[in-house]
Amino acid sequence: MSTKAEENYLKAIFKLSEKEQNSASTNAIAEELETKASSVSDMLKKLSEKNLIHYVKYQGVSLSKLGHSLAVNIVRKHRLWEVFLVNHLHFKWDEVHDMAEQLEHIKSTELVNRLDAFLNFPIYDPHGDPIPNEKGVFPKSTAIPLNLLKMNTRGKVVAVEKDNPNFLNYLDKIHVSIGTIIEIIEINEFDYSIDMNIDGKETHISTDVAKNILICEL
Amino acid sequence: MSTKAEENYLKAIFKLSEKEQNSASTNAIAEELETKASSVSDMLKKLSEKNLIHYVKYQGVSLSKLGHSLAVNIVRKHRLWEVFLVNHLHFKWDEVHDMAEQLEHIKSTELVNRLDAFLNFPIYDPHGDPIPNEKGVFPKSTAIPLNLLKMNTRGKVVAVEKDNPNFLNYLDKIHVSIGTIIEIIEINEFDYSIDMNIDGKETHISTDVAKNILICEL
DNA sequence: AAATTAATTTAGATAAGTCTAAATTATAGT
DNA sequence: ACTATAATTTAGACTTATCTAAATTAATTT
Repeated sequence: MSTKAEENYLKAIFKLSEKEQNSASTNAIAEELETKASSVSDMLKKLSEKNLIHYVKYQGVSLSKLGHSLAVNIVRKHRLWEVFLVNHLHFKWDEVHDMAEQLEHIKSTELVNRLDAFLNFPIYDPHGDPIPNEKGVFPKSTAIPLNLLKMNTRGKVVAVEKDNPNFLNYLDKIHVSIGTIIEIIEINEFDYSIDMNIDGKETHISTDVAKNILICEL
Repeated sequence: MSTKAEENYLKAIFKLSEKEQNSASTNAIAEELETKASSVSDMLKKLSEKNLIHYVKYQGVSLSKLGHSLAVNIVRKHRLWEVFLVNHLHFKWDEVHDMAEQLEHIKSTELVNRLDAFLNFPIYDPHGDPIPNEKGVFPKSTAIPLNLLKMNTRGKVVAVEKDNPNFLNYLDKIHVSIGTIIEIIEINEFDYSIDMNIDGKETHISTDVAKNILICEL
């Protein structure tokens, strides 16, 4: 049985492994979990003894097959609970993170699978992040960041890559949500900021914001 | 903020205080929580320092106003989640206890209240136990144990007082569930066992079983 | 009321997870 | 290749919650 702390480490390593070259550094994990590097070292030793990670001192870590499947399962639970909170309890997408962080640690395979069925087997959570199925397989997605879309093309928002409340509020303000259709009018060469058409209204955003909005080209 | 362990102690003290003379003994708490009396002593000291209980060494404990309201809130969460699990995820009433034990510790007032609304403000859980409202008030109930019902009277099952899976399975077998109408045919004087009519079928049960079935007389 | 038994508490130990400060190893700059 | 810096690990301490064994207090019996 894995503890809450172990699960949070696995989740952090999973998240960091996606971005980096499939391995995570001690410091990066410490920052992700808002803890100290020394605590991370201790835990890495423990996870390694449990065969959940591949760990060689002084050289980052990667998830073992077992660790990976546990991490994917936590992600699955987190995202399914988020769907429940938003679709059935009517929370806003920027309010659900803390609750989902708690709910993801509830232990019961049957519960997760029944929740999945109750929600009609969703493949994206309210932030547009993909939800792995019971076997841990993520849905295929062809989404790209908004800043890579070319001029005069249209796309549909399928996900956002930050769940920071300020960011989500900003998106609400400019009427961007999952499903919104965006048309690129112009990409400004000097700062790569973007003029675009949202619901017939011309809107201007920075590249930094655009990078965090995932689009399926139409 | 209360920890999971503290919450479990408060819940145990609450449960025992209902039965006994509004206070619980160290040993009783230890048995309820399947732990050792010495551990209980330690925790009582801690809960007392936090003003959650009234505690005088060697003389049982009772909940303070604050402790009581926390305990009631845990009970509320436990029972609401049970309703969700049975009514929406289609678990059987004897399968939900362990999951509810975990879910009851999720911290978010808003979540509980929205869950309550989502479930249509139920006042009994799947075992027929009353669910306190947001203010901690329990619904009034005039239920009595089945063994106190007189001969030739009828009653409706509103609750059962054990959530032991074996017991619940037995009830399923004799077709007793919440809402079942029972008619007492005869009370056998030598062992106080009961002959009764359930759905037109004559059934015989022991007093020990009858004690754990709560009835509203009709 | 004294003695035995039962209940409760204290003392000291243990395990998980964290921390600070010090030591070690790796990396980068010259 | 050597040194300075950055990253990582170790050592030792702390907290929470638990345990066993011993000590203390309360309750019961005679």
